[in-house]
Amino acid sequence: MGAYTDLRERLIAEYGAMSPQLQRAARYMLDHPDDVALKSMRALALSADVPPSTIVRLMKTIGIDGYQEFRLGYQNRLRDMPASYAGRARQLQHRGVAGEMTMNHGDVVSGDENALIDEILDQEHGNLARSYSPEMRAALIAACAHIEGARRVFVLGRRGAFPAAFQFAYAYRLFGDNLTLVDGAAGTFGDQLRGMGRRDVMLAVCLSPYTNDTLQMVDYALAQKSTIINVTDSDVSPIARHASVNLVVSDASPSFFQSFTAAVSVMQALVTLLVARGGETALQQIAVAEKQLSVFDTYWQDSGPKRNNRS
Amino acid sequence: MGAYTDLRERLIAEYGAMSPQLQRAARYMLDHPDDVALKSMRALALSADVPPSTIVRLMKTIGIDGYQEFRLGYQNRLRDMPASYAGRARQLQHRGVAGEMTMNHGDVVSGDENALIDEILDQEHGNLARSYSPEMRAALIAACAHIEGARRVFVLGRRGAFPAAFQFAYAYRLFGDNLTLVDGAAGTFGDQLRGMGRRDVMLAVCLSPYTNDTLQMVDYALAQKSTIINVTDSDVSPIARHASVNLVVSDASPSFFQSFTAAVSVMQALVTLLVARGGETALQQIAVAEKQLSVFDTYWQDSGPKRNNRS
DNA sequence: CGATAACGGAAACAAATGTTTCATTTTTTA
DNA sequence: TAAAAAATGAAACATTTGTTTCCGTTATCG
Repeated sequence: MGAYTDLRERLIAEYGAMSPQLQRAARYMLDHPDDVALKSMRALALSADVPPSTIVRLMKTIGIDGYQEFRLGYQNRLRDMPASYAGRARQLQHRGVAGEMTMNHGDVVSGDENALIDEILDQEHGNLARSYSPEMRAALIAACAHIEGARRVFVLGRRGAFPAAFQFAYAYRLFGDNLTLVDGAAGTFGDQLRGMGRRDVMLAVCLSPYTNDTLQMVDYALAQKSTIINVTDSDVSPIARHASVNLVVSDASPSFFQSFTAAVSVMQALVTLLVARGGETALQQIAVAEKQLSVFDTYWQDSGPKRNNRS
Repeated sequence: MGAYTDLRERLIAEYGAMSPQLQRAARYMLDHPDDVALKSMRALALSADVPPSTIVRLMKTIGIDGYQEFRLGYQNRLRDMPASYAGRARQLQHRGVAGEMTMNHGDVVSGDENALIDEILDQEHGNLARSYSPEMRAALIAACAHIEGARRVFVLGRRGAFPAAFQFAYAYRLFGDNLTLVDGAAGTFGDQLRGMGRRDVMLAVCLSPYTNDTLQMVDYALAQKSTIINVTDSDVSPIARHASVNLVVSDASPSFFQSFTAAVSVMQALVTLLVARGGETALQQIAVAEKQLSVFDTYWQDSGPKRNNRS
């Protein structure tokens, strides 16, 4: 209930039976959904050239309790999260809370647990959506340009951020040979950063709480006049100040662990973009890498199903 | 004047010189631009956890006359360029392909690139949605039960799957001391698996293409009669055959790298569930871990901005 | 340390918003 | 045509909103 699509359909369904003034209001809303989401009711009435009371009456004729509820549906359309996902999640949630859901294998998912999973899923969708905003797209492209022009690329992520850094390093190495993953194995931080310079790029992943050693290493990179590309959770995170590009990802989560899902996704997207921009050359290099892996017998080969010689 | 980008940059520029509460407000606005556009000032203040007066003060420090003017800039941003929302994205996509979109900092996102990002985002949403199906929820609960009853937990993920495994290991260790991350550093696979037995659980992440060494290690665990929990991409993947629980995640992607986003998300969800089920005990152990980390001075502490004693 | 300036939050305030009421006009129907 | 019903807009209402004021608290410096 309250989903944008539903509200819109109600307006259309009732439209024929409406009085002229109601039609005028309804029509304006159908034609200017953004206005509904952003303006006040009175301002909307003014734009639609009807008195405020008409809008209240319109709400009643389509069976909505108040304008606030109506507007909420329109706002969700503009918001982070696709209303369709949110709406469905809520439904499930309530269904779950009421009783219990019995699942396939006899395992029972309690209402509480189901609600928690819904909330996780909800937040993850939001994290993704927020992390691919228009600003982020521009930033991603800018990041690509820097990486393409780099002599060496250093990737850095500590503690919880390590998976995102590793992810990028792993995929990047399939087509590029100028990457260093700064993991500091056996205390080799200094060694891994040695020789860093003006033409190098450091790609640092650092979400709150910010790890001190990441900050230190970024400072070092900065001192070497390297370019900093920063995956973080805010434009004003301590690390973001001096970066050339900030990739701001969202890490909301119902627990107190932050979620690195969006960070991982964005790192993957970065690789995908790099390959797409790299064109044929990148593809050939990947082919070489794959061939090499098959020489090492890295991956499992499906030998095909054994013939079914049934008795 | 009053353009979104300008407002945002003012917030960032002044951020360093702001008082703690102002920073909190500014940061929330930077991190949640949609809220600025859609909520009332008081509602925004509530979300940002500051009193309303702080927001007025923030307006003054960045040289804006009133909140209304400020919000208008944010609303305009939603008007002409909204939403990661699938339906809307398509429209933009086609508009984008036709010409080019100019973004904030002068970076230009080509139509092709924008379309590719849209596709990535689309697929990632789908990956998440599919990976939290009802069946998966039951499987997640079953996995929790096994892990809770385990003597030791071994986590395994090779190559691209390593981030997901590491992610789980990192978070789990904050409250559990019976986990081994099987990373085989310096060829120590055998050593890490030694002593595995009937009461142990192996949590293996293995998506196509399936790495042979993962399969081998799962075979070994199976021979030791350990319980297998398997994060994979299909109910009939080679590894799924003998597992007690299969967590089937979706890994669709527009490039030929598979996406590990959903796998990472599910691993995080698993931890969240374990903590939720663990109740007070788990929380206390996490508190201990946090205290220990602060002893090591692991995380950056906001020393607070220097007070503004400007001449 | 004490003095001083910056900070922060509660309360007060006027302006606006969403809603209701009511009298007037218009349309329908007998 | 007259009566009843529906539609309409102005005004009144309580609530919420943006903003200001005030005063206790906290940090900084001489």
